Amino acid sequence: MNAPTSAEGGPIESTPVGDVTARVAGREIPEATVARLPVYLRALHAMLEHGTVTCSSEELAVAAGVNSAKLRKDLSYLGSYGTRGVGYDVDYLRYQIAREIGVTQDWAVIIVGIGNLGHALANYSGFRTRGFRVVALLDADPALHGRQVAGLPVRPFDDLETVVRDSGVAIGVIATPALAAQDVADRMVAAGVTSILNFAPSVLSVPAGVDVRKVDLSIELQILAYHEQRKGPQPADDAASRLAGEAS
Amino acid sequence: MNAPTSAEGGPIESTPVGDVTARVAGREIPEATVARLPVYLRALHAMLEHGTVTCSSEELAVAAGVNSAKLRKDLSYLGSYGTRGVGYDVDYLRYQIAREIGVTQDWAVIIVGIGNLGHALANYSGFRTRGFRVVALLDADPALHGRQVAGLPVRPFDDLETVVRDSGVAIGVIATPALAAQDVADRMVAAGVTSILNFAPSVLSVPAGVDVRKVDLSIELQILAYHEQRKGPQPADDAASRLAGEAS
DNA sequence: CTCATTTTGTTCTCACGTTCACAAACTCCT
DNA sequence: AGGAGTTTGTGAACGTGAGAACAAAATGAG
Repeated sequence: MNAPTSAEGGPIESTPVGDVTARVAGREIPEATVARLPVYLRALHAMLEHGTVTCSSEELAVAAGVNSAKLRKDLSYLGSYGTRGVGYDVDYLRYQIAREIGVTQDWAVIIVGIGNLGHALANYSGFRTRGFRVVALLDADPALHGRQVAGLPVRPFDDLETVVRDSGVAIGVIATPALAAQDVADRMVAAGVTSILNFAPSVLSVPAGVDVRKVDLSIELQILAYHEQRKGPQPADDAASRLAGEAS
Repeated sequence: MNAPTSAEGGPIESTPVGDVTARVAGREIPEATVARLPVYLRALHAMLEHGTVTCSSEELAVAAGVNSAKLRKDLSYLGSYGTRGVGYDVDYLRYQIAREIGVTQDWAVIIVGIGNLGHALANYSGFRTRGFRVVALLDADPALHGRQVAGLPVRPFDDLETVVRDSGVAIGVIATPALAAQDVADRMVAAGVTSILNFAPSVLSVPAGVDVRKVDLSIELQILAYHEQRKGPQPADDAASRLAGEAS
C-alpha cells in the first residue's frame, strides 16, 4: 500500500538505464566493468602512495586480483589511456577512472538508522577518502537525537526532506531494521534521493530511475556455507571431524 | 612475501572448484543461483511467519524481487519440490533450500578486528537466526582484550589457532584495517579456516580451496555514483544545479 | 634508418546467465 | 469421468561476460 509503483526491484542488478544508450552511443560501460573500476582505482591509489609512476596492465591486474586481459578490456571502454610498449601512467589513469566513476568531486551521503551498523558506517573512513561525504545521520528514535556520532549530530528522521533539499543529497544509505527499510526508501525517493545503498535484509521496491544496491551480510555467509558444505561434510560443531581431511 | 601461493584471488568470483564436477555430476548449482537461494530462503521465512502455507513461483518471485521464470529455473537445480497447478509448500521448500545451502545446522564463525564494524557484526542478529554462531571475537589490540562485546569477550588474536581447533571454525570474518587483512587471512588459512568473508578494502590472495568473498562499502557507493552521474550531471555539492537537468 | 622487443587495444570464440515459451502434470468443476 | 484452468519444470533463443590470441604502436639498440 505504501510502496511506490514499479516492479523491477533490482537487488544487485542495475536499473534498466533505457535512453542513456541513445544519448552517448558507444560510451556504454558494461555493468561488470563498472563494478571493477573502483577496485582498479584503489590499486592505483596504493601504487601512488608507494611512489609508483608507471605500471603495466599485468602489474595492475595482479594488484586488483584480476586477469590482465580482462583489465585491458575494461580500461578500453574508457578510452586509450595507456602507451603501447610502456604501460599506464598511474596518476593519469587514476584520474581518468575517478572521472568516469564520478568521484572527482564529493558526493553527499546520508545515513538512516544509527544503530550498531549505522554507527560503524558513519565512522568508516573509506567514505571520506573515496569521494563521499556523510552530511547527515538520521534516526527515528528520539533517544538518539542530538547525540554526536563521528562528529555529526543524529537528527530526527523527519529532517530527511530538509536535508536532501539543502545538501542536494542523491545517495542514501539504509541501515535500519528490515521492517523499516521500505518506508525509509519510500520517503527517500519522495524526497529526491535517486540512489540507495541498502544494508537492511529486505527487498526494496522503488520506481524506475532509482538505483538500489544491496549489501547483505548473512547472504554472504550463506554463500560461503554452501561452498564450505561441498568441500567436505564438516558440521562445524564437532571439532574433530576437521582433521579427517589432511592428517591421518 | 607473506602471502601463500596461488593467484586467483577471486574477489567476488568463487574458487575454481575443480574436481567437484567429477564427484557428483549433474548436481552442480550455478553460482548465480547459489547467490539467490538465500534470498528465497529469507522470503520463505517471512511467509512462514505470516502464516502462508503454500505459494506460487510468481508470489515467491515478487517477494524475492526476481523474475518468476528465473526463480523456477533456480529451484529446478535443487530438484522438483513443487506441485504443478498448485505451487510450493512453503515450509517444505524452505527446508530443502536450507539443506542445500547447508544452514540446517549452525556454522561456527569467528570475527577478527573488533573496531566499529566488528562491533556491529558481532551484534548483528541476522547471523544467529540464519544458521551462524559467532564463537569468538579476536583483536590484536591488548586494550580490547577481555571486554565484552555482544556477550562475548574479546580475545587476543594469537588465540586464533586454539579457537579454530577447539570450535571447528571453518568461516572467518575479517573486519580489520586493510593493512592487516592479508596477514590475518594467512593466519586463518594456516589455522584451517577455508572460507573468509572480507570487509577490509584489500585484495586477499589465498591458496586454492579457500573461498573468499568480499564486501566493500565504498565500492558499492562508487558504483552508485557512476550511475548517478549518468542520470544527470548533478555534482551534489552545489544544491541548485540539481534543477538544471530538467528545465530550460 | 631498420629491426627486435615490449605492451596495449581489439577481435574472436566460448561459456554462462537470463528470458521466453510451452509441454507435462495437477486441481477443480460439471 | 472428462475437460477447463493453473502452475511447474525445462528446452531453446538470446544477450552478456571471460579469456585467448593477435595486430598495432611505441621504445631502444645497432
